[in-house]
Amino acid sequence: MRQPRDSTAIKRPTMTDIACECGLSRATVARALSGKGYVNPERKALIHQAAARMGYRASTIARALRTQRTSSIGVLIADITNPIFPEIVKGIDEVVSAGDYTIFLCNTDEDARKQLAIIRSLLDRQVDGIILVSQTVSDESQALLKNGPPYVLVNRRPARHGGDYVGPDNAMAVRQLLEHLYGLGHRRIAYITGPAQSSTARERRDSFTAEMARLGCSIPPGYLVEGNYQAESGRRAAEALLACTPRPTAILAANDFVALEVISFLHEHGLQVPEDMSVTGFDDAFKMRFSGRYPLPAQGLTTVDQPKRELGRSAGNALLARMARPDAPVRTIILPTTLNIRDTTAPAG
Amino acid sequence: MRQPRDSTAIKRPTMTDIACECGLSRATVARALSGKGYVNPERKALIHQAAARMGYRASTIARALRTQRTSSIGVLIADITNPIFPEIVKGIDEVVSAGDYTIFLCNTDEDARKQLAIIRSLLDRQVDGIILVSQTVSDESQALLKNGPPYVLVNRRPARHGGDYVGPDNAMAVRQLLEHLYGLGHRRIAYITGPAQSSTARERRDSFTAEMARLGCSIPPGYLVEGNYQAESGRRAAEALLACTPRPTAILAANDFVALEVISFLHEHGLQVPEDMSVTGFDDAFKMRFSGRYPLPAQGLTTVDQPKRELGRSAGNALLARMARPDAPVRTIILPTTLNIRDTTAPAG
DNA sequence: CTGTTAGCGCTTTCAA
DNA sequence: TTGAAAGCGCTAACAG
Repeated sequence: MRQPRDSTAIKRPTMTDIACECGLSRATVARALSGKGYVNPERKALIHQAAARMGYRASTIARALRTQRTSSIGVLIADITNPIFPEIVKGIDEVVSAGDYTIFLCNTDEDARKQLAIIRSLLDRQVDGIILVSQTVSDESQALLKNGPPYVLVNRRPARHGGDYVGPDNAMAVRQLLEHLYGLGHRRIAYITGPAQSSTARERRDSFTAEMARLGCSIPPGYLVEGNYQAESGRRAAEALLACTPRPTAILAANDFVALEVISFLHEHGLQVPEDMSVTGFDDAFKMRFSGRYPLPAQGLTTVDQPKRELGRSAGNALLARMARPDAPVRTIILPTTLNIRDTTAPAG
Repeated sequence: MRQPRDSTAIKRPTMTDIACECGLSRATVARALSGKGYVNPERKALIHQAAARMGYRASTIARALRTQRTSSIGVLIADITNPIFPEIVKGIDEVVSAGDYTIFLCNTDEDARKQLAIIRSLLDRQVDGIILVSQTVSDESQALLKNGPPYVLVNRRPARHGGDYVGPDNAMAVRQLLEHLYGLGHRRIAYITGPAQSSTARERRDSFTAEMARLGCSIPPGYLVEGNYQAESGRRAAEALLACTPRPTAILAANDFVALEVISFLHEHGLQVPEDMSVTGFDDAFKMRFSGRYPLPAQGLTTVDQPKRELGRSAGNALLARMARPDAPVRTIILPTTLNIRDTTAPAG
């Protein structure tokens, strides 16, 4: 039995306050409020009333210190400003906040140092789990993660990653795009890849060469150009591709940003899309809440849609599952993509 | 002087572990590590070495319990999926993470119950401050907030709000739009408002009527139609506006989503934009990383840009300032908007 | 300059 | 069925 120190300050009431109020011990209050352990029904009611009346709410901090569980998770994201990420985050949020977890959201800006600092800070805060969205996990980060709470990777994953992973079916995506173009008669198809350090980019690139081979199309030198997912890299790539002979009749861009910049470049150089060149994107980043077309009705980008929201939900669920049973078998979840044929692809001239 | 309980488990080392390792008291370790208080330089070095070697990191939780400060802030957002919000969040993140705060990001989905639950949970976690982005603050939420940590409002604010606020200059935005249209010869201008519960929407609406009066334009009945910021409301509003006689020659939409849906509707009904009707948006939601135009080069929406990133930064700074000096004078920060003239406005026919 | 002590608010044995 | 007591890991006042 303890006395609260001062009664004048208007601070959050603690268990001690309630205990005093009811003339009971803190232990009894704890039992009554948590519902576990025996406590006289009348007193229990009394305690609940007092708690409600005084507006008592348990301190998450104190509980966390005691139980070593914080009911919080960390989410690492490259850049919240890139429209595909908020969708994923939303999916994660939907499932984890239903499980009463709160999210620490952190931007890494594709910066390994920041990534490391953020993981440290998350561990210092003792998050119960971590989700890394499209992160290239550095060795240092990896090392930290190993001794930390469960984590799941979304989109990207290191070469031989043994843990939980959720990602889109990149091979399927590339196949959908290529079959569409092949069906339109395209044979000279170029590909602007993502950065080599992105596993997703590598997977797509490999799928591209494999699928082209399967379709019996050769890939002339210069048709594979490396970009970095930034719009600006599309401009350089497009320039290089226009210089190729023979010139490609279709260009697959690493993502929608790059695709749009390619289209801009082509326009500036007197080429019409899709008449003179077919161009496709990746992600369906701009769709947002619109169903069929892009913001402006004029023209829509042919692209392949990743199930972004679902990626987030799956990741959230995978993490919850892992936190519940740390030694359950590893899960790898690959979700199907869907092709959206719009206005930037046409039969090969 | 204390003994650590068990030494086999590979857990995070605590101060006690370091103290034992160095044969010193925890207090000394604490002083050495925190840098405050005197401690023998040699021992200090020793302690730092041990800490580094053992990979010691202070527990944020324990510190928070002791100091009652968590170095975390809560950010409430309506829907992270709406492209204007990530920009704001990014701005907040930039400044607060530089100040070593971590962000709890929470979606409220414009739902008052969720808003309340989230604020409760944030208070339970003892965040040091809260930023509410575009929230209609319910009375219950308001009451909670009053006894909580400092908070700042962004975009929306309740009728008579006495606290810190950061928002765009809505009057300026409307003026820019109207002067542009007026200059093009438009006189019959309609306005699709945002929902009445949004203070931002109300401010814009009031500015609209005021400005129209100033320009000497009357607002025929039916020219002011209430929407709710959702694309779909643009459809209904457009339908209503087409039925007006005389028909307006220009439509101001509450935001870009609504504007696009209006344009879609007009197209479907055989009207060309901007030839037959000028349409403007609000927010420049789609700009993202592109400078001049919308995703596709075909056509860009004439709209007024809110300084989203800057709104976030200002809010972050205002919160930091408030946390540092809780009784500094209240700050109201209004940031200028900029008009982006693109392809959906033209001289009145 | 260093150690002892108390305590943040909660959970959880262990006795009574 | 209840209370006493210990302790999560840290900070800070105080004594030495």
